[in-house]
Amino acid sequence: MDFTYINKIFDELNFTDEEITIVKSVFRKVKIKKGDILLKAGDLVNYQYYVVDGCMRTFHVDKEGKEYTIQFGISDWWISDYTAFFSGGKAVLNIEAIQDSTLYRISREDKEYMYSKMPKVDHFFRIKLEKAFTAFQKRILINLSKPAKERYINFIETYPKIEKSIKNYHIASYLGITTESLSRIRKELS
Amino acid sequence: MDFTYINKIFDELNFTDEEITIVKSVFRKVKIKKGDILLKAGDLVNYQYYVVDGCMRTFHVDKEGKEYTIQFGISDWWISDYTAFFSGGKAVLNIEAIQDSTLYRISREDKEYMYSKMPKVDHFFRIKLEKAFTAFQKRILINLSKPAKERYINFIETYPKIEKSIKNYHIASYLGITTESLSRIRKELS
DNA sequence: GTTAAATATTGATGTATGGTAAGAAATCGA
DNA sequence: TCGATTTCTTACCATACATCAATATTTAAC
Repeated sequence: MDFTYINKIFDELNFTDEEITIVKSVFRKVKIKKGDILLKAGDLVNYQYYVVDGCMRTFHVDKEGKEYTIQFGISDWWISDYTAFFSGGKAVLNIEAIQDSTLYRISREDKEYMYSKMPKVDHFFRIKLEKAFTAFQKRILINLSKPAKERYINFIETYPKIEKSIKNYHIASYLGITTESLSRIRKELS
Repeated sequence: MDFTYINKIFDELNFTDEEITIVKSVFRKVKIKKGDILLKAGDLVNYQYYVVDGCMRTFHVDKEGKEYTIQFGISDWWISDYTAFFSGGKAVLNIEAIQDSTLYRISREDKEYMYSKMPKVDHFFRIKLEKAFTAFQKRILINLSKPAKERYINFIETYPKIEKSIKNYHIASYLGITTESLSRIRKELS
């Protein structure tokens, strides 16, 4: 079995042989096909997922059936319904594969176990969270302050890799506009 | 000097006497008057602040001079320009006191020192970040999915304490609408 | 390659919220 | 307490984006 991904997940951490054994034991490979659902709203959320390759999408569906994309996940990103994963509650979000994808999952219990055995893992995830928090703050600010056209330009500049592999209506639902409005913006820009 | 605040800041952590000495040495009290600026965009951000009492506001000012409120900070909240504080870069945000306030500040260097000496502090701030991350995600979702009236209702339900001590135009700038629009919404609701 | 399905575009019209300007109400300072 | 300043409200019109409906284009299935 291939464990080279461990180095990629925890890139800058130096584990002892004993620690490597622990880390290997808690991750499990998950393969998922394009269009398949990894997590449904209402499910208990017991796992966090590391994306090796492919592309995932986290989204909310409101009462009228409209979708709002919270996050895309490509290679080297982590995905989950974090609100539910952190608290042990039920998912409000859905996660689907928008490309065939390979993930590694870890359970909340195993993550707690890693924290208790290896303080450096606490440190590692704290820094990951600082970056994720920063990214969310930037998104809140741009959503408050910029019109849709600028948000779209910012999106394709910030996520050039993602932009190529996803549908326009997914980008629209990330930006908070309709697919028709996005189409008009794209026309203006071309 | 009064160090009871230490227990409040790190409520569930049990420090040894030696650790308490370290913690006490890295925090410094800051008093600030209503209307005063704690941090200006462009400044280097060397501190993170714990609010003991009063009310602070973190906001961005765009090129046209319009303000966008990212966060309010009342008793027991932490505030800073985190993007800059985490990375060591310059502030994009401003922080002002909207009430006379008492804060305790800690520098990035001292925080790193605490992390290196006490893994439980890493653990503590990781959990704080998980909660802050979750709150931001909820805000992104409501900003994408709900009209201004519902965002306002959600705000006053979520932050009843804050709502009483701040101006309507600050709430408007947090919701991403004009003070005139907020006024119309308030009229509808009354 | 041809057809069906999915996705993207376009046009006409509606709605939420913005901008400007004026006035009313509340708060502050002497 | 009274005038000055700040904050809030109201009215009118403008704009960004939504909605609905139709059509065009791309992708997928056989």
